[in-house]
Amino acid sequence: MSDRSRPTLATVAARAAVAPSTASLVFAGSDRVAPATRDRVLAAAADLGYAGPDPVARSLRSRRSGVVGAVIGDRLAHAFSDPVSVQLLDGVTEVLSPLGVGLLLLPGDADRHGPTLAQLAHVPLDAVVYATCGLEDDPALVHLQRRGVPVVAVDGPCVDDVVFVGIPDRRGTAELAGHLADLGHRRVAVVTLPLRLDGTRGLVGAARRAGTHHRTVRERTLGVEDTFGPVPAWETAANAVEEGERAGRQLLDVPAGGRPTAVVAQSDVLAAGVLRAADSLGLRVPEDVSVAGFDGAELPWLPPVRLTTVVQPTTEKGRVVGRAVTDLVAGRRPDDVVLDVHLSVGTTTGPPPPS
Amino acid sequence: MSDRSRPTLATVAARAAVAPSTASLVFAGSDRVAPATRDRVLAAAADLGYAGPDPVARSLRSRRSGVVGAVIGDRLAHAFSDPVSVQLLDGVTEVLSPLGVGLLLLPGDADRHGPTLAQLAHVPLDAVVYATCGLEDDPALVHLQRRGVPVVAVDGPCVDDVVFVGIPDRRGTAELAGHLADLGHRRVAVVTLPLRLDGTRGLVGAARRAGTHHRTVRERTLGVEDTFGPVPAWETAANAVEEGERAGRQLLDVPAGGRPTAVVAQSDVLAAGVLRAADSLGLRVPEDVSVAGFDGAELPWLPPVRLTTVVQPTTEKGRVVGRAVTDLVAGRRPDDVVLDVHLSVGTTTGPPPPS
DNA sequence: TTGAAAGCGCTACCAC
DNA sequence: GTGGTAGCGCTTTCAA
Repeated sequence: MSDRSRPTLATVAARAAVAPSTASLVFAGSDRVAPATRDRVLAAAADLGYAGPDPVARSLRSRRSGVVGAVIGDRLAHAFSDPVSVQLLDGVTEVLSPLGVGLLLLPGDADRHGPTLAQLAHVPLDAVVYATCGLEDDPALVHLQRRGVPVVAVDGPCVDDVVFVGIPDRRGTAELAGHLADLGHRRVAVVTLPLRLDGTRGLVGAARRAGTHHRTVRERTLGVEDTFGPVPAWETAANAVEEGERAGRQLLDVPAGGRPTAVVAQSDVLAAGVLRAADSLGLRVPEDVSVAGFDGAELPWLPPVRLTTVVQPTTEKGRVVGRAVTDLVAGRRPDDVVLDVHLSVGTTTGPPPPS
Repeated sequence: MSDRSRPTLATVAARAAVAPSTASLVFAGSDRVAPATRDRVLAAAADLGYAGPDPVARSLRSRRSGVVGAVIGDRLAHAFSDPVSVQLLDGVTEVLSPLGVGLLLLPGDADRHGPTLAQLAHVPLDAVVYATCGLEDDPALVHLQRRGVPVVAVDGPCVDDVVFVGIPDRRGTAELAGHLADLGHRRVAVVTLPLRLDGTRGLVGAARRAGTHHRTVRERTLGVEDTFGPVPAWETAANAVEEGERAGRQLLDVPAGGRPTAVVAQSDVLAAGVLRAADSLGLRVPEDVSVAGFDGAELPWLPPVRLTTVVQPTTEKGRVVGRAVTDLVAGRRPDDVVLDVHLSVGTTTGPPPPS
């Protein structure tokens, strides 16, 4: 196969006997080109096997690369075991793909949570979405702002010049807490998402709590405390079923007198783990203990149980993010958006056991 | 904030009183620059808030964008509900991220399976990975080859000038079939992955079978038939738990005499669905029916059951793909790779029930 | 409706 | 070690 250098717009233009600028108009889909000329150019392109203008060269002029970064604060295998992250990105791509804009994954790794500068610096980016894990002191964020790359943050971090898209975490959790209180619960425990990404697990003390990196965790804890006052919070090292199970076992494997009558997990995935823990300890849900989650994730392997949870419109959130990105790239500055949530009562919460 | 146009290399060079080429060397990390000069340039950059060379401009010269596309033959929410896809990409990013190369998601949508040309044409790509769903007649593939973008295909499609990374699907399944035969099974049914992405479900007839798009499905079916001869195959519309459950119910909800004594699902996710179906029909596994899968996916919600399955090194496969991409981008042409698989006997297979 | 020319910001090459 | 210079392939005025 002859590996001659690929044809360029200039080659095509020459062959069609038009100026490069005219050929450019043809590929831009301009309607101010005579149909005959257009066909001639297209024919020349076909002859030469020209696949259209080089995206890189085009980007250099147009100042737009068609690439939007998605910061994933962990290894993919971790982050995407959470259906919520996936649904979010699904919503984002649903909006951006038809516009010819692609999502570039910027995962962290086991140690560094968030992309390294090496990952960011060499890649063309029209905008960046902090999809999970918005840290408020991320060095990558500084780099992006300096480069003038607009940023959308999902559920945080809340920083100047970053568009925020989120939900009323606190109000949602408060609603859930109210439901539990109405049922008669008084002894409630919380299983939290990671307060910061350092692999810590266990009961959250005041010092640890003060160092909470994630807005989401903070708000979802406060929502419970708005009703119940200070409650024990057990931190997990990751948003994963195993972690929830581990936490659940710690909280539930105690004599009935000291055991919480309800466990509020800060995600459905964690709640699924707590359900497993209850099961393995021989505790019935909700007769012996109530369990609730957050997200309204579709976990196809969870039925026949229906988890009581706070439903957030995750895919729609992704679409909103997609639209915000579109605006940003077009030079508009979109408003922050706070979407709504609602309580969904399932089969995993009920009155506390008689004491 | 003064929104003056951002500084360029030229600006920085001027301020440091060096030539642009010298400044360029500094940012390239060259060691043939006098330390003093280097510091001067860096200082100038810091003063001006220069975030480093523009990736797009750099790409135009270096003919490298740092972006590798990942073709996902479905919506993200679908494709990534399969942990195998995620693990694969995880392996890919593990290799590429440290090199400053990012993965760009190129999902399809409900109708079009695979990215549209609009998605491909505007985005800079150093290479593309067909991560799932390699169709052999994909128009996008033609576009890429014309553009000179090298392609790596995972488990297919097998096409000229495309590097193939896969596993011995047929041999792996044959080994599994052998295990079942040894246990005494004679009546076996297969639950297949989609033969093509058109939403079809049900028993696979000869015509349908002839139109199989996916190498994987073909091979994994043949592997079973190598031992058992023609067996009933039930096609699912997607690789999802619900689909497996649906298929399982169809195959198992018959009188014991006509019921298969073993069901081989072509993925662990499907097998999990079959297990659910058996459970809901009151069938014990493996006493009443044996169930096996494929992949060796870690499904954290599956225990305490351990699925009998064919384990493939998914993350390693991703790493191999990452290395192949690295080679390709560097102008080398890597060899095709076929990784190994092995049978893992769990608790879901046993002797058939006495007839 | 088409063409000419000027860069986008950078790096590769060659000279010093 | 450093500087000059010529493009990478395209789009975008502006003029014809």
